[in-house]
Amino acid sequence: MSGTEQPPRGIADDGDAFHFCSTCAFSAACLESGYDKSQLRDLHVLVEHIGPFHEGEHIFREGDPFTAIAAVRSGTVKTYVTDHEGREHVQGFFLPGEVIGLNAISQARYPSNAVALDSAILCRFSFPNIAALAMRMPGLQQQLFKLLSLDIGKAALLSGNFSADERMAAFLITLSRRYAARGFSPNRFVLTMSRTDIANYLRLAPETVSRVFRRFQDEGLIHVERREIELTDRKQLETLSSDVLRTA
Amino acid sequence: MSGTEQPPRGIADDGDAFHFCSTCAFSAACLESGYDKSQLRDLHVLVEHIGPFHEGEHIFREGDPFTAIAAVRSGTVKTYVTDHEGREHVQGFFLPGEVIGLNAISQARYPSNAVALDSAILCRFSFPNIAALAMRMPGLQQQLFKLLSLDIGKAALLSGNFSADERMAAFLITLSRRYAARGFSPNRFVLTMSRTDIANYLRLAPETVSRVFRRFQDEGLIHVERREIELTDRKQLETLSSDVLRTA
DNA sequence: AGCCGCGCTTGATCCAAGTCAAGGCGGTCC
DNA sequence: GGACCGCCTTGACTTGGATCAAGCGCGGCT
Repeated sequence: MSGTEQPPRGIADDGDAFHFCSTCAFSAACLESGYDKSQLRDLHVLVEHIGPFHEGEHIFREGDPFTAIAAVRSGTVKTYVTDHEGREHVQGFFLPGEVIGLNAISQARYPSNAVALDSAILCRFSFPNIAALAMRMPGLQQQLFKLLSLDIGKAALLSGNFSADERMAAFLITLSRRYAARGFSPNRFVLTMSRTDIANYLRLAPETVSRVFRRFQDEGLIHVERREIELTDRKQLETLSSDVLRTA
Repeated sequence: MSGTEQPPRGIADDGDAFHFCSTCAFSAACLESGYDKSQLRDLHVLVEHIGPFHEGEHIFREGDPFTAIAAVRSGTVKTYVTDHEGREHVQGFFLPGEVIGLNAISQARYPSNAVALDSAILCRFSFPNIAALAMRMPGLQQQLFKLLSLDIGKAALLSGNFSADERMAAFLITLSRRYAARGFSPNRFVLTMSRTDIANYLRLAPETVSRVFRRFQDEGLIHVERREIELTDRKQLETLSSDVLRTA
């Protein structure tokens, strides 16, 4: 990770790795596996808190050698690639609790860039170490398989043949669910990404994003003001997105 | 898997699981891990050859409980979902050596349908068993992580914002590379799927697929006749697809 | 052989979303 | 405070690909 400009912070400032890492996707898996003192010591070596990265700062870049996956602890991270005409293709937005870098395993290099959209703190897990640990903790291995499998499904979502309205509704509903899962309000939240980012994620022009927002608002589905959004007709949005989200 | 109408065949008709399973993606991983007699016995329990499925026959259906992943041994498998307007969304085509079912792990159900496009034989791996075995064979665990990670990348490919030409070129080039990797001719092969399947995979109308084929042929990039295709200007196709395939 | 039917091709028209162009609205920095 | 700058919105026009509508041709079946 090229984020090494920022010295790691907060490591071992607490006796319990799980306590100060409550947002990490692995905590539950480790806990339910049952762990002994020696395993706990492994986790201290394993987990490194990095950041804060501030807006626009990169966590890793395309082509960097893959060493670690990372769970977002706070803030938002965007992953993207740029094609040789300079068009940016946004691959995903990652909220607290979500894990980046899983698609780097197969090539041992990060296939995309990861950048902070706001002030972001992450938990970094050395992949060789966590894989080794998974050899001894079935629950952790299972959790890793699940996370990887989940990402396959996520990527498949937006590859379907859907209209701008369907994709936008699906985008809002998944954001809502993901915030809700972390204890935030499902119906009022802040869009931490620009319209252009949303457009590049949904394969739309920024103008189209703007127009869909406006139409959704005129139809009473949402209320947007700058980057604050409220979902005012969740049912309708769910309906619109049902084909896109079939699985979720 | 609902393919249990077909009795498993070919199991244990040979003393060496790797020998009669040479197309399976796991053989190499197992071999390089080094294995002893007891592990070999596990593999006999683990691997089940199923099929042949004939054209149109389903290997599993959406919602079936997830029990196993499967490597295609011969033939072609298509995975797809159907939305509530009856539109079919093709998620992927799987050639010999490729593994289906990986996206089912996270929900413990298959999220899509898998159907044979021609006569197909598969190797079925009980997932609980192979995961358990992976706990003892680091190379196998690594191979599973790689396969999963690879699929994340694959799914991301076609989710980008690309033209019909770019997507078609990318489709042909990846098919070519995958056949080449299995020792088949990279420049002449048979499209085992219908134009409609290709269209549903590339998010195009069947008419558009037909027209792009024609234009590519007129421009000397390919020669198509029914389902036989020859890539006559690989360089040009590679160029067209370079943005789509950036990673591969 | 001759008929049928499906998958494919081809042409004509349409439309959703993209592109181009012109402001507006904050926020920031002098 | 005012001018600049980036992000967003809005409107007018264009376009790539979808849709609609015939035909075509091979393969299977009687």
